[in-house]
Amino acid sequence: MSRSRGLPPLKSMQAFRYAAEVLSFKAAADQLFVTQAAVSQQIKTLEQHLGVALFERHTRQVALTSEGRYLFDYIEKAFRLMEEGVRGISEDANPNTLVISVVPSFSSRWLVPRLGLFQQQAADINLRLSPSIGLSDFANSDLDLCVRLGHGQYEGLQSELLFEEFLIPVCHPDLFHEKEPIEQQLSHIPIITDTGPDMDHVWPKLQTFLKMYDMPLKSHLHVADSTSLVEALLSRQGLAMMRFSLVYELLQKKLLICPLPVYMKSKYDFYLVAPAPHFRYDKVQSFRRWIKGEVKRIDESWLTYLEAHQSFREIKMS
Amino acid sequence: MSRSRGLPPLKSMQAFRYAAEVLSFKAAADQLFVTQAAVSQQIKTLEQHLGVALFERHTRQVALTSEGRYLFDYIEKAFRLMEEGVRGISEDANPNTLVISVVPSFSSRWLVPRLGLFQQQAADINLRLSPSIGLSDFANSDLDLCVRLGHGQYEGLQSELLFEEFLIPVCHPDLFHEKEPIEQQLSHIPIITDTGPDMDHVWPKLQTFLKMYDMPLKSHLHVADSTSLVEALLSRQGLAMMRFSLVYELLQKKLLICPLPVYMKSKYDFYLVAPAPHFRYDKVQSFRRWIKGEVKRIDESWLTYLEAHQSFREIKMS
DNA sequence: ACCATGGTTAAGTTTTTCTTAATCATAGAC
DNA sequence: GTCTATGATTAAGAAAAACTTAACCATGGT
Repeated sequence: MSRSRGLPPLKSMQAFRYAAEVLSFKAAADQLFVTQAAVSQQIKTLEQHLGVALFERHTRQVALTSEGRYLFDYIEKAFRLMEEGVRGISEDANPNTLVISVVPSFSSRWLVPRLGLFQQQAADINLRLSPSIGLSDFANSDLDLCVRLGHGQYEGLQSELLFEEFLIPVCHPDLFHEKEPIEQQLSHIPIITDTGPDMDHVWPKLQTFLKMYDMPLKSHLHVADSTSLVEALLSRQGLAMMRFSLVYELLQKKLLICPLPVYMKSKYDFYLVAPAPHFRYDKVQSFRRWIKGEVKRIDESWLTYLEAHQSFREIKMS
Repeated sequence: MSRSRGLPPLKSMQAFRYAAEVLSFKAAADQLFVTQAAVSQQIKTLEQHLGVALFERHTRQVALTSEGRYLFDYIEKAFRLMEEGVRGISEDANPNTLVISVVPSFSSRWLVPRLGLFQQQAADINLRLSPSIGLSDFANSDLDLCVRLGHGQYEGLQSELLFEEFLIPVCHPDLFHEKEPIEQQLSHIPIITDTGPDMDHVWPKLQTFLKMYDMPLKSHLHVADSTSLVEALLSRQGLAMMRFSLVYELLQKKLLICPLPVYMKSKYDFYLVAPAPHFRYDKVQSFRRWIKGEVKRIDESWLTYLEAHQSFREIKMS
């Protein structure tokens, strides 16, 4: 009747974790800031506790046995979990540096231009924009907060809606002549797309819709990212489906127009995302307060826009 | 620039794990076989390392702070992983006791009757049949091996196909008179079902098939498990879709017949399942060798059966 | 043939962790 | 309201675990 909770010495498992990772006791010892002898002993202890050899000792190098490989899977995951949990919760080591990761398009076209305002009201905070990490891993970096486009569900993380995103077709005002009917002009205007996350779903929907009105859309231009897309739009390259948040100011200034009476709800919205405890950091709180205030203007602008274009129809995604 | 791999003392996290689980330093201390003072000190150490309070100290009891709750999620999972890994790999503590968990129907109707044979050829092994656990958790029990009906994919476990399972309609020979056409007799015979894992998919398929031949199936009898189902069949209660493995001997002895010229591949097959290292235990090896030999006869019997009924058609599940 | 490298082992030292014992605070019994 | 029993805290010293040092072994590469 073996005790269900009798783990080997934890330190021996830690030594194992490092040693198995680099397949060298010496290298592991260096990482742990101890001598090889210490690692050697810990591994031995662990093997004795388990009654199983974890490493094959060859001369001047070690290899994992199949049992070792099996165990490593678990131990490695376990330590990663601990690291993640600890990092999430630890006292803010740099209370004056706020590291945020922001999806690039939103960052350059919306956030950066406004950042001056934030710096003014929080002069003591040193802001660092981290390039958007694939899986925003809070575990292995100093990252404090993410602005992400998504559904707001992130495993182990807390998230808060920033604003709902809408998509509208926009182009340069010169591309359309008010006198002629839209249908005829459309076929002359290239579509511009980028590799955004929900663009795949959007264009088919829009095209189906336009077909109902017998509006053809033909030629195509594809650019790398939303930032280039905006540039392309401003230089009269064609028509694109854009996030409202990225173009609402350009619409206000009449630098762009919306030639088609339609809009869509984006499949994804913008969220603030971080491990729950990060939301308690002063620096995060003050950023959150600031950006929520700024972002409110996007919502307001959207309502104004809808009111001004009451005939516009929503194309449902579902 | 915080080091990415600077965990707090591991023992302090272990103490936290126990303390957070029972919300009492004293109870945690008892489980860890140390004094309260030790736990108190460890928790304090951890909190100092993190710079964050993990417990709210009330008089005579403690509660987790929100940070504590957050951390506990991770720490708890991490320790469970370690336990699972360690248990999977540990030297076999009871090399003479083989604990296997078997799906009940297969156990009582197939395995148990044959177990005598295994005991003979492995007299030193003390066999224990464990009632089929929901999630066959090797982490928290002495379980050595599972016989499971499934797809053969189990997270973190190794599995080996025992045999492919087929489903055939069977009933007592008395229920059908050879002279009359089957179609007419069918409507008088109750269908018997149990709550097996793929029965839901099976009957609709079969009924669709039978409709093509204009064979109606009407009345219904539902029993708790496959064992009762076999009893019901033998006592002429009706017709059922059965796993071939459970009835092939009864077919051979003409105690049951297959009145309809159809069969289906089961959605699930039988697998041996265990953490990879368990397959190296002598006792497991010898059981595996034995059952593979026994099971071969099911496969052979199936081939014989197919040959003897070449007109039978397979109903595809896809 | 011979370093240099990386792993092992034993002995002794350092560090961590635990116990003991005294102290505190208060919920619950009376 | 007082008393007591419970559970948490703290300091000091004891016990246990972990580490270092140093001598030793095996062998791949020069």
